[in-house]
Amino acid sequence: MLDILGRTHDHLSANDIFVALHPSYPHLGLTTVYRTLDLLANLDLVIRFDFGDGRSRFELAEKVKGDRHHHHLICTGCRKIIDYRDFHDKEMELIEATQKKLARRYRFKISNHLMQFFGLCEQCAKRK
Amino acid sequence: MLDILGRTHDHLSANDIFVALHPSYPHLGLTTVYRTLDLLANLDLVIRFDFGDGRSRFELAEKVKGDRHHHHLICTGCRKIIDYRDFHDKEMELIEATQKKLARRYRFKISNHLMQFFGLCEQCAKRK
DNA sequence: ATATTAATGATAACGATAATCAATATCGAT
DNA sequence: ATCGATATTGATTATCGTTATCATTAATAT
Ligand SMILES: [Mn+2]
Ligand SMILES: [Mn+2]
Ligand SMILES: [Zn+2]
Ligand SMILES: [Zn+2]
Repeated sequence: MLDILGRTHDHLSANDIFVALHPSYPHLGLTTVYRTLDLLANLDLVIRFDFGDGRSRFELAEKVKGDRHHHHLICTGCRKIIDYRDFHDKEMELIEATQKKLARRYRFKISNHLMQFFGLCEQCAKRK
Repeated sequence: MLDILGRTHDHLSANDIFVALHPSYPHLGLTTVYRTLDLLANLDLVIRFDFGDGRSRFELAEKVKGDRHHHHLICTGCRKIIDYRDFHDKEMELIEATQKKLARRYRFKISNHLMQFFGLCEQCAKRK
């Protein structure tokens, strides 16, 4: 499962993973996929995302993948998702500053953040 | 419906709204609540949020409410949600700069963004 | 007033996820 | 290796938010 998630750049659903695993593990049940995904998410080895299409999407955690942090750009027309890593220089440090400030002000122990931009990709914008 | 959403600071689910409306509109159906919510969301009069509890949550759009823009701080322990408006000075301008940059680079027509921080509130952090 | 069209809501269907539980695998001690 | 205890698995069922259907009712136009 970590392997599957490690090889792709896609954002797979539980069922996607089930299907991807099926050839190699024909007896694996969907229940176990859900269970394991929960487990891995609690261990912060995978991240669960919601992009608004009614199912959870999973990504291997950046530290596991050895990947740089990224945020998401989501087309509300065709549901295409773009990972972007080329942050504005100040983006990361600002997020950290904000995080620190919020932690202090609201006495929150912040573990992660989510930042996504919604809009229309070029094709969807044209088509409209 | 806009009225209900305008009076509260909570993040109501479709059913919450249905229940809130029931005394005044006893014959109103849940279907119509869903339908109208969809409608209002498409008109950008209300915003649909997902805080990870399996149901959509709604807020009156800031421009309708005459409210300042805010982001969310979410306790993953007790699901408490804090609206925060006291941004780091540069937070908003950074988001706008990022938005502009992304729009250009990926030819996206960005309509809105979502930024949330997840963590544990003071009580939940203690209890753990 | 009457015909046409749009809005409503009760009900059923859907789909993702969670709960159940019997079957199977794993482990520890002998 | 053998036996019993414990943990893991997956087929099946249940749950629950949301959506689709469709007959009924309300608006609107002629
Ligand atoms: Mn991604
Ligand atoms: Mn809010
Ligand atoms: Zn698109
Ligand atoms: Zn809490």
